[in-house]
Amino acid sequence: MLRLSKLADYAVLTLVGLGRHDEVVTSSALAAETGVPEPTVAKVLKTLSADGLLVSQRGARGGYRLACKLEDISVARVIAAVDGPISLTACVSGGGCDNGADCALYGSWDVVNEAIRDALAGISIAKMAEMSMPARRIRAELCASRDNTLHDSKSADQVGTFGG
Amino acid sequence: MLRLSKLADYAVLTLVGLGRHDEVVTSSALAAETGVPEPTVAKVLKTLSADGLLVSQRGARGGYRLACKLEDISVARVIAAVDGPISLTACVSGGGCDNGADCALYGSWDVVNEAIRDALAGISIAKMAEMSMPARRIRAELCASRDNTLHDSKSADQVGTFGG
DNA sequence: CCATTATGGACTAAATCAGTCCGGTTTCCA
DNA sequence: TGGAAACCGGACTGATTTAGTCCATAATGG
Repeated sequence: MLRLSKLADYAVLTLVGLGRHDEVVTSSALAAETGVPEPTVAKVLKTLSADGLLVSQRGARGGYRLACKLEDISVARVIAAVDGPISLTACVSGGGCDNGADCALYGSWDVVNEAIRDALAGISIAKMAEMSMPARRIRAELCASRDNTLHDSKSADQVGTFGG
Repeated sequence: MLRLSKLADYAVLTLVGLGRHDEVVTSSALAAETGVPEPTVAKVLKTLSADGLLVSQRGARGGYRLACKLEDISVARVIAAVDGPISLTACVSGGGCDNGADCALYGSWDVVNEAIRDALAGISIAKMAEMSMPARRIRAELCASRDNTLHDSKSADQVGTFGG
């Protein structure tokens, strides 16, 4: 639970992908790079663009590019863009509470929501990318050093190099 | 998104309800108190009990009571109990990533997950209850007399009345 | 013009969740 | 000792949400 939508996952992936280019990139190119199906990438790109995270260029030779640096984009921002406001439950002060008049927790989730928003606002996409690549490398080296303790071919596939 | 399940909401509600009793309370009594349908409350109670948050007493005159004080129960704990591990996406280091070998974010969500877990671990159910009741009171009084300064002391602890 | 590319919306299938129900077991009490 | 009260565990169903796709349209460059 507290499960993130896949779209948000794709969004981060896409943003990182875009971060590797200086010029505009088409959605199909991005799809090829990330391995995510084209229509899905297109959808994510549209959403991100609508939110202002990307700048789009229509027409031939068009595409997308980042509106700002990855360091300046927080996870909170991305999640909010693709999945709407970060709010843990329907029972918040602003809206109506399904539990009705008996609800003893009116507004109490606000504290929680704020805490989460703070946590997410403090992590940039750049940071995420930074935390992931070395992790993969380290893991790959661990596997190498332990030599043949690796039996799972799928795992072997997973640590395969990806372009960078 | 990042939407909490209703079960978790009910769980907190139920825990706070239980916190008002010293002796064991039956699920039907709790249902009556909270206004949540009986089967649903029963389900939540069962889950919470299985997780060790509650102590159950079977048989006639049985019921549930808190296993520990509300101050010692974090939201993280409750959410994990009813909704499983707090993990933002399937793309975590431990499990398999759906994005496959192309995933450039292997393990990067772990940072995010940890941040969220930290945030949630720092908020107790007692705190939530505390933050909610005064809010309701203040709101009620604001409606009554808007220009009143009301630095009302926190009498949240002894708020026994609970109807709206 | 025409090929290319984003845009916006609608749509279907799949997954998940909320809520309910039932048969079983344990315990109390008369 | 028997019956009622209450928890236990799991299965089931309908509703909601999400994932993923597709199409018609508008804009741009050559």
